[in-house]
Amino acid sequence: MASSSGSLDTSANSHPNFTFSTHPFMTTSFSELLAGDNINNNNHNHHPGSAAIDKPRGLSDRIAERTGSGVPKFKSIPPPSLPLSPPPISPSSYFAIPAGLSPAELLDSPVLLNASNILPSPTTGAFSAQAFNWKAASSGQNQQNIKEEDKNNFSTFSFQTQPRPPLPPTTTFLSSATSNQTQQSWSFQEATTKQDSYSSGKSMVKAENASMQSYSNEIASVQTNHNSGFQSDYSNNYHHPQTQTLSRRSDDGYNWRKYGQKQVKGSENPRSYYKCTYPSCPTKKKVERSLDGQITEIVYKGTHNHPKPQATRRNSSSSASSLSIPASNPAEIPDQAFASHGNGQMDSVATPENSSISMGDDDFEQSSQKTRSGGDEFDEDEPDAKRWKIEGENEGISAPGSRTVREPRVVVQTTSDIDILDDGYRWRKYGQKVVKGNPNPRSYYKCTHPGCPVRKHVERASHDLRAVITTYEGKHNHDVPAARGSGSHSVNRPLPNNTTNSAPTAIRPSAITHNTNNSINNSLQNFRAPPSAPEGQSPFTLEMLQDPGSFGFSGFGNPMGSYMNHHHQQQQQQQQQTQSDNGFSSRAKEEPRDDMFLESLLC
DNA sequence: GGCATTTGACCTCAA
DNA sequence: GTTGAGGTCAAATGC
Repeated sequence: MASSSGSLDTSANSHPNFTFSTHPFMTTSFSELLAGDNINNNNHNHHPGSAAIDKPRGLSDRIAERTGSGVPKFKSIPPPSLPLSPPPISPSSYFAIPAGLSPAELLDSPVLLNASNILPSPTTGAFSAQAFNWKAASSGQNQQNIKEEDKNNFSTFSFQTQPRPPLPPTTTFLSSATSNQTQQSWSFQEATTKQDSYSSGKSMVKAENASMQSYSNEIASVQTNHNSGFQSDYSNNYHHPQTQTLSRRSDDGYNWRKYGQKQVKGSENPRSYYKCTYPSCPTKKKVERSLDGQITEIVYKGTHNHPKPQATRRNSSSSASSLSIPASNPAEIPDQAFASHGNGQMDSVATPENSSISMGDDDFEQSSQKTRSGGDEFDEDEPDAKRWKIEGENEGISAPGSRTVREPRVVVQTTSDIDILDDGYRWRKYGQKVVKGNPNPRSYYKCTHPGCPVRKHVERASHDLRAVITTYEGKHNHDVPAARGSGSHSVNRPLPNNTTNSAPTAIRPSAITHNTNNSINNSLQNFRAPPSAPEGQSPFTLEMLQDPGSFGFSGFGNPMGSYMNHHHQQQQQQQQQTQSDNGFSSRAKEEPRDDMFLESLLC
């Protein structure tokens, strides 16, 4: 049962925030993509029966064929605008796109063959590895810096296999955003059946499927929620009847046992309760699913007191390695990308929760582990601070009967060393406070849109300065504003209300834990879609470009954009310069003043 | 037979 | 003290 014989999930786990979502829009399955690209690239496993095997065509061709459009649509999840630090090093360093070529074309181009390989096989998770390698190779002297940076950028990857009916395999790349929307990860949700068949070469054991599906479902669901209207038009075009239940092996690499289910008042979605099956491990989680099986909320409580169980799903991991994770540079691989959960264990199994939810879970738990018990309540400026409590964060395992704050509902997302993800909205910092248990100040932001009640607060995890926990509250009552210096960011922005707490399918405020090397403020300021990325030219949306969490793929859409937000050191040293160099708007420059002022008042 | 899930009942706690 | 909701238990059930 929980045996995961290795497959997709593994890979999924390997890349925490890299997600794949299947979408009718892109009807090319990832497997097919791999097949085709791999063929070009020569040695990657193809499913024997894969038609793609006979189609060594380019990605765009295939997509075009299936979609009628010539370009892959990378859609990022909304509001992503949490700032991702601009790459200190021109993205082009890693990903140079010859003039006249669109990223899409590059996908088919031999130039990108590696990139194609990098496309993480949902089953292998080789993606990041490759990318890392790739990156590492780019600059030896920067490796160290990059290393940190990789963590930030790559860890945001996660694979999301979404349970779907046996539909024709479809693939969608989603650059999910973060934020209320929380997720800034690329999503690639592929039909599970397809994945299964590819990953194992034969149909998987039902239990396994269930496991995988549930796993993906979790992530996908959460992500879906976050992206709600946004992502929905891609990945939710068809519903996936919930036929799977969360299996023992979850996305996060831990084993869970369901011990209860309850219909929560005020919600039509049943809530399931899970316990970590590891002996004496107090960790629990509750998962709320919508009627259609989509996970709408996952809340973790407690901290695992053990390393992740040896993943049987490592299959994929092995596959990943076959996709050439530079053995020589294991250090270059963001440990978080491989779900190193604080225990130093390089685990290729990422948590789904990590993904946007997955790695997060571990990190999150670790954060909680740090015991931010008690803590000053930020009452004046943050009357709702209590409501923002992240379940499990402060309370650890609550005693039976204990209650957890339900509103706003929080989903923890951990991305790796990236800066705070920019959700696309504009925020004004109105406060900052050091809460007990965490020496790192928690920044409080309000959406600057008139009348918009949305707030968020961000703080670095006490256990890891690179980890940032962002919690959103409220629902934007407006669309995502166009990025400054950019004319039409909102085009692909999430529809308003994605952060809604009330709507059943609405995106809920979420806490995002990302790793960042930069200060929170910097994070918020850094990531901006490069003005130079013309929407019309690129098949990639600006969101994608803005998606700080979108590790490598974002680079596809944005030659000079956020492909990799590297050089974190340089960034620290030359942040302003960097922003300028990358064409990022200087919105950041405006907010600091507020910050200074407010901070002076609050601190 | 073992393990996981389901589900009704019970417990705990806050309003 | 009562009530209601969330959380947990544990027997029943299924795989």
